[in-house]
Amino acid sequence: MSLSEANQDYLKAIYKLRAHGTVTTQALADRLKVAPPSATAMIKKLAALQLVTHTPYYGVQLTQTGEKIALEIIRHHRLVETYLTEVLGLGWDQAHIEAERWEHILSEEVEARMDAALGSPTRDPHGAAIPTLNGEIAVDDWTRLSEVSGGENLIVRRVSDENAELLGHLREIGLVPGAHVAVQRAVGAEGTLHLEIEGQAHVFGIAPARFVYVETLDETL
Amino acid sequence: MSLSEANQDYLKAIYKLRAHGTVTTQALADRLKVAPPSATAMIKKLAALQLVTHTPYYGVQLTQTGEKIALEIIRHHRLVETYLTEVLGLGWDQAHIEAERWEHILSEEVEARMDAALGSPTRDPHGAAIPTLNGEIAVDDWTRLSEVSGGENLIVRRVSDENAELLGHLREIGLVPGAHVAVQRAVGAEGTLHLEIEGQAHVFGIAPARFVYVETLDETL
DNA sequence: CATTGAATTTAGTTGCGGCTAATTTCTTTT
DNA sequence: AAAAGAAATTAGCCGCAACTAAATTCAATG
Repeated sequence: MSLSEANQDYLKAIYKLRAHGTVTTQALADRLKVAPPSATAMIKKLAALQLVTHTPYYGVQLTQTGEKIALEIIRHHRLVETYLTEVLGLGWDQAHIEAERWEHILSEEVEARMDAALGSPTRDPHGAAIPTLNGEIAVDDWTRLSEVSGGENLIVRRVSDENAELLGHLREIGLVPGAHVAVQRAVGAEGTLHLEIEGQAHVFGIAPARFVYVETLDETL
Repeated sequence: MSLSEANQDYLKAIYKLRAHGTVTTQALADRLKVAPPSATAMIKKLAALQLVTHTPYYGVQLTQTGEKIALEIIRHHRLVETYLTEVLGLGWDQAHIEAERWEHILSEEVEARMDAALGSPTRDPHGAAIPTLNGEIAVDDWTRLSEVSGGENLIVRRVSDENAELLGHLREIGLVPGAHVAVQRAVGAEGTLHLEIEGQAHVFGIAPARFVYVETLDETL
């Protein structure tokens, strides 16, 4: 029994939205750019397959099986993304778009070959953890750049890959995993962040800063 | 306007069946393993898109546009097949199965990267010509091994890749592009072919021999 | 506590690409 | 030339995954 692409997309979306346990129909519909009734219908199908539990008018939650499948898809996505950038030299944003399609058709065999060719990477190019074959995934406790109150010693650890356009911009200004950042002036009334990226001064919107995760070395000292 | 996978599959099938100009509904249905009415319905859609011309109760034929698209898909298929075997080390049969899925989702960008990584190959691992970006394809005038009346100096040029199981077997016994073959005794009553592959004697069924193309060096002398 | 409003679900439709059963058309045979 | 048989098409249906419009349910507010 194999799942349709739509099924897989929903599971992945639920996984990514599961921050506080339960995912609303609306959030799901928004993320997948479908109308709410479409999400309701799919939720019922996934519930029938025991991949999610659904409490009507409340929300949906992945079962163990559902989460495992979601992690498989995310593993595919991130491995492909890594492969496309590292081996075929695609840009970040391009790689993300491609991976959205590839993740559904990747066989175990090719997955294994790509994994081997890359030396079993644990992070994709944006710094996101790649789940293992067994469905384990590293938990990061990094801070969103938008929530840093100020500090000199930050290292970019991850840039969320949901938005291709944003992704391209971030790469351009050097906001990539490993980059050193210092916040000079925190969020002001205008919603801007004054920061220094590898020595270069930048003014940065608060919105995109929500998708950049940093490790705050100050605190760990 | 982009074509669905089903559309693409039909165009490819029509291209491969177009040997004598026109393709019957039945042949198409058989090849795609669908019922004849399904083929009829799709033919109508493709005709409406001006990708084929349809003469009811007679057959279907690709238009120039249709053929060009078919060749694009075949290019994708053969490039991917080559990439999977040469770069990722997959077996022939496995690569073919994968390529059936990949051909539909390959972007121009990745196509170009794979092509470059392989040095713009003109043949896939089975010896089939890879169409160019412009939709040109080499025409081969090789002979089917099943139609060779006898001869000492044959070189395998191509092994048709339609059947994964057969493909695996052919590779095992060394019947691969470049192999030297000599036919010792042509098709007998039992429908067998006695031949020598790189010095090794083999008895070979007539059926699989239809999918092996050889260059007859005897004649060219 | 009743009402309002937003989120969710139900009801009913659509397009796609399959299917079976029935009909039509062409070809071949008598 | 008529009849039989095979191939193709039409008619009508199904599952999937989307949609809009209408109902329902929950929560929040007066």
